[in-house]
Amino acid sequence: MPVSSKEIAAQAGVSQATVSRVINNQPNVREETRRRVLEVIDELGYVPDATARSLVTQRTTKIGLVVSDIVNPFYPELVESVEAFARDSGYAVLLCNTQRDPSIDKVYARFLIEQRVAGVLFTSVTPQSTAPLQFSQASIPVVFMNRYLRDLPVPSVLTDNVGGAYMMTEYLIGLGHSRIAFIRGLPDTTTSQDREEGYRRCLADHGLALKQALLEQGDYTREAAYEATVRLLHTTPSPTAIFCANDYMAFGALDAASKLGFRVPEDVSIAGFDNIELSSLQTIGLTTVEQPIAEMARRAMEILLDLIEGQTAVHEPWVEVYEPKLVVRKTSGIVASGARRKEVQGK
Amino acid sequence: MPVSSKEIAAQAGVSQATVSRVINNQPNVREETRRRVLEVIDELGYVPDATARSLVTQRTTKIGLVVSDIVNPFYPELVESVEAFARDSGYAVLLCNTQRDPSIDKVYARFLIEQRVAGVLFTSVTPQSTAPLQFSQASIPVVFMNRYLRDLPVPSVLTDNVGGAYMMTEYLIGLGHSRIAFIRGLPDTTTSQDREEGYRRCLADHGLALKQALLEQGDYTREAAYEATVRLLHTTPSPTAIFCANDYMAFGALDAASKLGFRVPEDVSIAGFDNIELSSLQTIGLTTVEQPIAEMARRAMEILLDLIEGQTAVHEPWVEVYEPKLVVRKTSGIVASGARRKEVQGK
DNA sequence: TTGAAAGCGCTAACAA
DNA sequence: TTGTTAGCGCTTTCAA
Repeated sequence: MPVSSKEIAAQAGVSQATVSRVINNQPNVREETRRRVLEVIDELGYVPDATARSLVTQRTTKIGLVVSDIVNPFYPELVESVEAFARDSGYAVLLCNTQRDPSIDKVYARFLIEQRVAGVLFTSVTPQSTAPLQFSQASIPVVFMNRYLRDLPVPSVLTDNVGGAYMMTEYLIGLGHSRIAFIRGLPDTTTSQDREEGYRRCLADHGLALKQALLEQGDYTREAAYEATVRLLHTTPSPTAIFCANDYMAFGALDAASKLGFRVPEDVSIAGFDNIELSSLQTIGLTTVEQPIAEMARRAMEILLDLIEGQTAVHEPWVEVYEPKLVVRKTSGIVASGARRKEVQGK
Repeated sequence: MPVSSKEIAAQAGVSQATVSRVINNQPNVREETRRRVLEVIDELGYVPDATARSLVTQRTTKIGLVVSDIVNPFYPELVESVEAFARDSGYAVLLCNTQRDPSIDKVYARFLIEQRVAGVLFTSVTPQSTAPLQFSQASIPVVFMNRYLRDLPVPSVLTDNVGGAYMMTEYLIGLGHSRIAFIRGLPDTTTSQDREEGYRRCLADHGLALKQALLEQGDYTREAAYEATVRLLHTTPSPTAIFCANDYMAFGALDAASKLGFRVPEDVSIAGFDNIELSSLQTIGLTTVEQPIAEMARRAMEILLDLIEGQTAVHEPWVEVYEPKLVVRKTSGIVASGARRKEVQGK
């Protein structure tokens, strides 16, 4: 049972109000009194109860951070940045990992509202999610980052996903690829949709037909991309390049290519999106589209704190877009002139 | 401003106590009354305030999870497991990422105590940390996992780090290696110390001298291991095998070897510890020592919840040790008979 | 500069 | 089965 401010007051021979003034660094406390109170606080190891404080002030110093899959290395980078900013601003982070399951999403929304969090940062919102609505009903500020909801006026921090994917596709076409596959992320996510859009638009602009057989469904996980890549590399003619909607899936694609005996990039080029830290490993060397993850996370938190502290009632513009950047490494190359190894082996 | 139970009571024509009974699913409420109350709750979108509840019940449903570096892929795996278990048990997780900085540790300890968390799971405790003491003063249950503090009677969930490192070292010796380097993790961490101990003991048991030049200091990060590996590979004679205190550092070692033109495993074998998920990638294929991360995390949470819910006053035994397992992949091999490439190039 | 008193939203006796 | 009452630990008027 921890000591309370009442006991501190008694010990120091002052009122609770004075103790409160001292711990909140308010003026109008005699220096001698302040000293005595601090002494007793130190002696008894008193730590104020945030719970009780919140009840009266009607504000908390917790924010919710909702991510869809903490094991996908994209998220830890983002979490680190959010966390550091939150900590520096005096907020703690309640981490909510939905594991890509909308029902868990609902559980967490309820939980965060019960906790009366000061605000929520959604990094992986889906249209099925009712959470953003629940928060706005509870008048808890919400910011989206990474993904967003079309037509929902929630401040969002994004990358130009269409542009980034276009850039990558154009680069691959420039290398001579014409059979470029695309592995989607979770359907219904704007990141997947927008990146696919960039891919499609670029193919069209270059007079290349979109082949349904080269469009595979993934879910942002390595495993799904592994399976999708196996399917793709078994089609005839198989793609000479595979563009994955995120880096983590590209890792799975690399794995599959390697398992099936395809050399990268000689037999097949593989590209991702995000430029997570591990993509730069020499042994991986993934060609990808970079988004400034840490910077975007920081900015999203900044907006959220503005909203919380009432600097801004309505944040205009709703959407802040960061520019993606093409990062070429060793998983991409020109189309080989000869037949692919697989075909050579097969016949 | 959210609605309160008082308003629900007024609307439903009952007392606040009855509303409380309904939301806590207590018996002794007439079915008809319960229905009416639930109706009003639904209508007004009432969500109880956990802050107020905690104040009177004197217990919260938040636990603190302290990790040292969320970007190290070891931690997300652990976090996922802890989180899932916590959620299923009705607890939310306050994530505290100390970024390997003891001063941040202190900030978080204070914060978690203010929040009156129900318990704390430390995954990366260091002897400098005063946090565990602070929590025990505040009578908040604490469990260690991964690392522990010697002679501090705190329940700890660990791998047999000495044994695991011994196993790996013996395996490398069996391949014919005699110049085996070891890259330490952060000094003062039991994981680093115990793994080094296993390495030393095995060398001694096999009559191999410990060479100081082959002992490098790391800090569990890729970057530090990269630098350490560069130094190691520049010594003469350079090691034929490098054993890193964790997988994440092994990634850095692989990078350095590759940059310096050393082939793995022909010129130098590289091994890690943890068997994080990414180590199994075909392009990495790291030889390592596996610890059952998710299982250990689950167990640690289980112990913590036992402690919180008072099932167990004192948890005996203090330490639960899991068995590590040798995982051989492609970064390790027999010592090449000829000179290493580097030497060939050099002369 | 300080203290007394009220009250944040809830739960838990106890009484009815 | 339900309501009344007190109080969790703090902050915040208001008065002294």
